[in-house]
Amino acid sequence: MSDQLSQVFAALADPLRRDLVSRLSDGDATVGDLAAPYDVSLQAVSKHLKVLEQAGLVSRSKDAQRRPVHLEAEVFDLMTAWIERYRRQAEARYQRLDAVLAELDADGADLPTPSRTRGAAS
Amino acid sequence: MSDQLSQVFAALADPLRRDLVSRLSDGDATVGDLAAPYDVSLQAVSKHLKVLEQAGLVSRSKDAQRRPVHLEAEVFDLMTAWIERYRRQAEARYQRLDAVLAELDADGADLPTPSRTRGAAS
DNA sequence: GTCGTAGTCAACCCAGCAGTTGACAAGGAG
DNA sequence: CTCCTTGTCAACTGCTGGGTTGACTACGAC
Repeated sequence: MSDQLSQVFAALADPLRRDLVSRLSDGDATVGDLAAPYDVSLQAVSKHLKVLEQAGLVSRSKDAQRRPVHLEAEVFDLMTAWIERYRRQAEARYQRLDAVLAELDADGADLPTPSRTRGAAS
Repeated sequence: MSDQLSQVFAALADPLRRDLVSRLSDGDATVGDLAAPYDVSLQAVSKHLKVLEQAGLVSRSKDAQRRPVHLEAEVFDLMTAWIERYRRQAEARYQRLDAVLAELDADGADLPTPSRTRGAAS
C-alpha cells in the first residue's frame, strides 16, 4: 500500500473524506471548521485529514495554533491518468470487436479474417 | 460504505486489483489465468474479483465450469465525474485568486475590491 | 502569570478485510 | 462410471482502519 496511487484511492474510498475534499475545493479551512458538521470527534477528523495529507491530497500549513488545510488538486491527475489509460484501452478493444463483428456481418460470415483471434476466443 | 463510489475507490485501492483491471482491459480472462502470475492462492484472487464485481467494475459470465471475467468500463465514468468536479472547482478557485491578486497588483494595493472575501481571509 | 482555544498524540476497542486451508459443486475427458 | 479441472463456499487467523477517550502542546487573551 505504499505507492501513492493506492493511498489516493484508499483515501477517497471513505465518504467523510470525500466530503472533506469536496468542502476544501471550496476554499481552505481549519480542522475545527471541517469537523463541525459531523457528529464524530475532532480527533477523528484530524485522523482523516492525516490520511488525505499522507496521500498528497491535502497540505497543512501552520498559522499560530491554527492549521489551515489546503487541497492539492494536482494529485487528481495521477488518478485520472490511471483511469483514462484503462478506460481507453477497454473502449478501444470494444471498438475493435465491433469492427470485427461488422466485418463478419458484411462478408457474410464466411471469411472471419482469421488473422487475429486474441481475447474472447478461449 | 454502501455507495458505489466508495466501493469503486476501495476496490482500486489495492495494487493487485488494479493489476487485474489492467490485465482485463486487454481482454476477458478466466480466474485461473488471472491468478497465475501472483503467488497468492486462487481463492484469494477469486475474492478480489468478487470485490471488483461488487463495485460494478467487472462481470462474470458462466461458460461450463469456467467463469470468464469481463471489465465493465462504464463505472470509470462515475469516478471521473467525481474527480473532475472537484478538480475544476479547485482550479477555478485558484484562477479567481490569481485574478484578485493581479487586480490588486494593477490597482496599487489600495482598493482590494472589498466585496467578497470568503475563504482564505480567516 | 492563568485561562481558553486549536489541535495533536497515545492507548484502546471493535469491525472488516486480505490471506490461508479444507471441503464441496459443476462439467468435460478417459 | 471415475478422474481431473475450474472455481466457489465456509471457517479461521492476523492486521489494519475508523472510532472513542484522556492527556498533552502551542498559542493568544485577559
